[in-house]
Amino acid sequence: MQDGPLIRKLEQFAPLSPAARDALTTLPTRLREYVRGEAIIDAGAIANESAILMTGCVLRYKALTEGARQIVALQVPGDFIDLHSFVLKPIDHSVAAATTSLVARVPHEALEGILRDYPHLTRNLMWDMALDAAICREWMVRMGRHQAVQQIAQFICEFYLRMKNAGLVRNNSFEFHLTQEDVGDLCGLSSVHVNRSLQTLRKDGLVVVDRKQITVPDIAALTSAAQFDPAYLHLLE
Amino acid sequence: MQDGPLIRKLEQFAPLSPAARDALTTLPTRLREYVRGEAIIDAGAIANESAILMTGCVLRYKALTEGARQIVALQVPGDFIDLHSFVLKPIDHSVAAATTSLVARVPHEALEGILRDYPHLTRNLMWDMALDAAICREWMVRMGRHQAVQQIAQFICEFYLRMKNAGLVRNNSFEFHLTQEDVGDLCGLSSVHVNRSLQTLRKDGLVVVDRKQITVPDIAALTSAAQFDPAYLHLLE
DNA sequence: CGTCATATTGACTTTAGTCAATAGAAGTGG
DNA sequence: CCACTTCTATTGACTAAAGTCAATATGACG
Repeated sequence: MQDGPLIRKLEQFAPLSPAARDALTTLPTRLREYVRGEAIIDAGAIANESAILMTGCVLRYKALTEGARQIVALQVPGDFIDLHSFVLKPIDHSVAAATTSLVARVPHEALEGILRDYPHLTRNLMWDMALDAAICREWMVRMGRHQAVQQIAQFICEFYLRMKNAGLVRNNSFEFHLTQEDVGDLCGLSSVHVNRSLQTLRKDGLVVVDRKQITVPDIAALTSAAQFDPAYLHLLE
Repeated sequence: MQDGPLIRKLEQFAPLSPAARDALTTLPTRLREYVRGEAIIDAGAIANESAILMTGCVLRYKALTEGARQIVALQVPGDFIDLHSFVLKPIDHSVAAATTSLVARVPHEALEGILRDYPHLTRNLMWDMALDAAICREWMVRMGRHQAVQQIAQFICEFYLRMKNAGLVRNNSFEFHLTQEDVGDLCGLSSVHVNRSLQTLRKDGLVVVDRKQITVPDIAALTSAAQFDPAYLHLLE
């Protein structure tokens, strides 16, 4: 597999031995591309492979009966999308592409092999799971204890840093294909309120939105306005 | 270690081999008791052991600068409190006792030994981490897309089932040492609003609160009123 | 009995949601 | 390239949910 992004991400926890790196590179994978809105994983399914996002952006969400939904995670290239589906069956949420996305799938048997042969690499995988959970916890704080403007500012800070970490920020700008409805489902807000809160951030010059592109002219200023602390992302430097 | 509750919990994923069970039973542990309010783990610490809750109830939370806090998890006996601290350093949240609690600590070196010698037991541990994350995701849905009364009803359903699973429900009743302030920090609500929402549930006869005890006369009725689906808890039967 | 924490209540404010209309953009087929 | 459809963004007017503040009650406990 051409899994550069994954290896790079896992090495944020600890460097991989050449053997472990080789094991990852030679993992059997199945590649597939999805367009915006396409379902990648359906809640309730019993997976026998786990997916890694190579390019694009995907949303993990839970749909409610009344048509509402709550987005519970967002992945950028290099992220495992559902490493947890290795042990959690059936899977508790759905996954859909937020934009054209390339997904690589690894059979669970191959992961079992890693557990057996590379205990140290196992720790890297556990770290990926733990990081996913840490982000989830931070989202809970964001939704439970922050108001709309600050919440959205924090989300943009997080996305900015994660995209930057994935090498996808140029001139303080990154691609942003989420609708205001999506952002609402992500923050537990209505799209109308997202619209008004975003206007506040734009008026203050903290965020510039143009087409499917967000520019953060001064990330330090946005971080400060959002009272955002990126420690939970466990990024290097 | 007297780790009956942990073994029972891990076997909800898959039965353990006698050898694996033995490995767990002979894990070196350090036992300690905490009283309500006492700090068990401080955010930012670099742990070299992970804690298991033997008896009692503990809260995991993130403190905000202005004195507010968001509870991000609650553990019942048999739960790992911070298995993720094995790989996530420093730890991103604090832990405190909600009531008198007995905690067993396992050195991370011992966990490394399990990874090396019992790949299958490793999967049980990953399952525990994945379940923790699944609960976290459901909490996000609860906080983001449900109103106060329903939110609190859902939380009580979850707590009821988890306590029951731990063998701590008798006559539809279980010990509940959280204050309304705690419940507010758990649901992203003010304590005043929790108070009023709880009154609604009591008025409807769905929940009876007496001293530090909650009784759910009809769990089916509460489940239905809360539109609660316990699938994410992955409980047996 | 007094103290402290917790629960409860009322009055009022703020934040966010809802509904419905309009405006803008993007995409499609001819 | 244009007409047309559709999705998304924006706005205004109004409603509802939840927060805040402050007072009072209740209960646990030394």
